[in-house]
Order: sequence, then C-alpha cells, then structure tokens
Amino acid sequence: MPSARDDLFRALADPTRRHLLDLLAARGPLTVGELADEFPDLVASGISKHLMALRAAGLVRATRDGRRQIYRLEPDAFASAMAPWLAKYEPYLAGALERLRALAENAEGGRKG
Amino acid sequence: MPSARDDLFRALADPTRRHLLDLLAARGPLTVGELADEFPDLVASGISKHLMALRAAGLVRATRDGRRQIYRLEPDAFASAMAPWLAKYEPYLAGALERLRALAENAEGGRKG
DNA sequence: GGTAAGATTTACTGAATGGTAATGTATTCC
DNA sequence: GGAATACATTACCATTCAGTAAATCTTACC
Repeated sequence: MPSARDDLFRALADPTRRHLLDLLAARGPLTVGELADEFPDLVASGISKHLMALRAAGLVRATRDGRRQIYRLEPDAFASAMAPWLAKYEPYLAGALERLRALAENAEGGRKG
Repeated sequence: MPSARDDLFRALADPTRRHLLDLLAARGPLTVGELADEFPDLVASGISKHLMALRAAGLVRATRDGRRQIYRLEPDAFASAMAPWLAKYEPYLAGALERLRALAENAEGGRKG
C-alpha cells in the first residue's frame, strides 16, 4: 500500500504531469481543454489520464462548470508530503534553503502587488 | 533526452531509492553493504542498481575504500534542480516555506556546534 | 598464486507505465 | 428530442522498470 508520499513522488516522476502542474501554478485554474492545448503531441485522453493521476495523488482538484472541468492546484497535499521530507535533508541543503528563505521573505513582503 | 530535473524526479520516484537517500542523510556516508543491510528483502545487486540510478541522477557520490565503496549524498545536484522547481510553487506553498524558513534560520544559528 | 569478500554488470522476467483509439457519459445548443 | 461539445473510461499496445540470478571485476588475505 503506497503512502501519500509515494503517490506524490510517483506523480511527480512524469514530465507531462509536472508540466501540467507548472501550468496550473503559473496561470491559475484551467480547464482540461486549455491544459490539453499545451500538449499538441498528446491526445486528449492521455491528458485526462494524467490529470486523474494528479488527482489521485491529491495534487489537484477539479470542479465542474457546465460541461467543462476546471482543475486547480491543491497545495496542501503537496506541502504536507513534501515539507517534512525536505526537512530531512535540511543540513545538506543549507544553500538551497537560503534561497528558499529569500523567496519566502519576498513573498511575505512583496505579495500585495 | 531527459533533463537533469527529469533524472532527479525519476530517481526520487522509487521508495527504495528515497530510503537509501534517507539513510545517507541520517547516518552520513555508508558502504554498499551497510546500505544493503537495511533492505533484507532485496538482493545486493538490486541495491547496486538503485545506487547507480542515484549516481546517474547526481544525487550521490561514491569513493573507494579498499574493496568497499562508500556512498554519500551529493547535495548540489539535488539543490540546483529542486530549488528553482520549488520556487515556481512558492505562492502556493507559503505555509510550507514558512516552516522551511524556520529550519534555515535554525541551521544558520545552530550549525556551528 | 589462489581464494574469498565487496560491488557492479549482464541477462532475464513479470509488472507497471505512458500512449493511442474507441466507447461512454453528462451537458449545452438547436 | 437529437446533434455536438467536453471529459472520462476502457481496451489495447509498446516500452520501461524493479527485481532476481549468474557472471565479472577488483581488492584483500593466506
């Protein structure tokens, strides 16, 4: 029985799925069609399957709007599985965490713009 | 042709490989045998293959010591591939980054011990 | 030199994965 | 009601992957 973290990392293993997440992160909630437009080399049902995988991992959430399905990020599952894992490597990642710290501070101070 | 980030996430997808990384993070450099001892259900060559995958992804480094091979974490590849990726989700991960920020500050202040 | 120990490589196998095509299911529009 | 749109689901195929077993290679020990 795979854990939530297993699901997370398995879902993140595929470049197409990571790209889907990137799109949702960069552009906010999107329909399946809008997402699929970004993958000219893939057939629609393939995108749908990837979205199902992301949903199963808890990384995205979908809501209906008429006949469309709007997907958006679900950051909670992401954060709660990722953060404690990252913490284990904290002593080895001081530099990277430095950068993340800067980002976090930037987010605090500069978000309202 | 897979990118460095592709390699990273594919390497992290397998629970055994993540466990290997965890062991190296928690206990420092270890030999293949010491690592293999933690996986009673797996055969030695399987561990070796996983270690090769981690090495190919740049996540670990190996040095010889007699007939042993000592593996240790290689945090640079990890950080340089992971940090910019995480940054893309920064607006969605404020809470998680908060926690990471606390960790980083703790690391700064308490490292020289 | 010969043997054993530590680790990697190769060959093989079953299972999982990503992809397509076809079918199914709501929902909207005429 | 019927056609069309937007997705999801199913069936299927090729490839990849994790695992074992056996062979190989290097170093240590006698």
